[in-house]
Amino acid sequence: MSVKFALLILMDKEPASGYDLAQRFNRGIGQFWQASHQQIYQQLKKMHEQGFVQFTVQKQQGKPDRKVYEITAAGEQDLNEWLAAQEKPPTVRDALLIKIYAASRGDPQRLLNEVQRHIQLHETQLVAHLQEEQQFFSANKTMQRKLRWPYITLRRGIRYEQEWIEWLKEVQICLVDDSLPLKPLRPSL
Amino acid sequence: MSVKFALLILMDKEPASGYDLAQRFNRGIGQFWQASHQQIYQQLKKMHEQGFVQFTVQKQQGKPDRKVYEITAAGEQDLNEWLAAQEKPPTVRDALLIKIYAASRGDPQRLLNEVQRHIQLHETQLVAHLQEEQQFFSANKTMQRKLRWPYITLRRGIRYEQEWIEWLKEVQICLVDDSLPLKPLRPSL
DNA sequence: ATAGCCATGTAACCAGTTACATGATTGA
DNA sequence: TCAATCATGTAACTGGTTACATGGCTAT
Repeated sequence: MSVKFALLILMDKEPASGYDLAQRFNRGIGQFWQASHQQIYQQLKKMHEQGFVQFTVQKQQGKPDRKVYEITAAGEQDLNEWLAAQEKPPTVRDALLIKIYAASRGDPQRLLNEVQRHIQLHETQLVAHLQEEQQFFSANKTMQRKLRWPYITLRRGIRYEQEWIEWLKEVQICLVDDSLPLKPLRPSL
Repeated sequence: MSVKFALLILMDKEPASGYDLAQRFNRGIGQFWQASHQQIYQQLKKMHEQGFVQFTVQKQQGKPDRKVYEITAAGEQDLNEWLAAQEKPPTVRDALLIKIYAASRGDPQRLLNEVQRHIQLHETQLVAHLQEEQQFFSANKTMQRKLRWPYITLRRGIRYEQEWIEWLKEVQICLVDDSLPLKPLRPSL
């Protein structure tokens, strides 16, 4: 559902083709919502049928034509309604957690490898986020207004990765030392 | 896909009816994978057709019959293969993040309300997790072996909620004070 | 009375994934 | 010559949600 509104937000900032929108999904919004180009084209088609977007065809030589989409008045209204609506926290679905939950079954060594692999994946992502963070600060000493909220959501991404790594390292330790005692995160009642 | 394996894990511990399994999904595994009773019944039916589970009917007076499912040898094998397979980190899809990303559009006050509502939701969840944590420690001073991994995954849930609250409070502050300067999470290169 | 628990399911729908398809240009 | 980028899409499938359906027992 939200792909629709993510697209409307992106093209509201600046009219764009499906291809452009797919690119922009990778940076910024891609951190907390991903969409394949197929899904984007499907969604754009649907929104066009429903009158939320319109497009103009730009001819190019040597390359396929671009359909440059922009939001319509109806689209704006729909977007504003969505922005005003309440959201429920997303449902988490994480297969690795199931495997760790059931760690007493199966081969601990294999799970350890998998956990270490995930630590690396999250560390790579963390580094990428931290590099992106620098770009928000590098240009000028004061951040531009319009970059403020994209940056704040990036901070969430950074913390998210850090928290994953911290916990996965704990899991790693527990897999190595089977009998290490754990203290409750909240020590007293 | 993983609902299937979550069900196999649960019934491997102890044979159970669809109803029981739906209950158990709420505690423990429900924290990182949820399934409605409808989905569970559908999945059980499918797995029975494919020979991964079998059931015996228990008649009850006054209540509908229970189908008590247990895992078959084929099911065990399938489960072991899945446990050995690699997983990719789950794709995050969070509509609230999109709204915060686009916070410069729309009404800041309304977004502030929504952010505060989410802080409360996460705080409620955090308290629930912390209460559950106590149950792991209350009974005996040393934790039982079989509860070790379920507890470790609970720790992840606790940290997850804490991290959310921390970040959402930052967002709250930024919504109130539009020009508060933010320091990078990684200060130096 | 009414709500909640016990216990089962089917049908329709929707969002998102995977596979398939085309075709020119540019750089290694 | 091979891979990558630009640029568009369709079709089939799958996992999960929502709506609908039944019906007795128990506690307030």
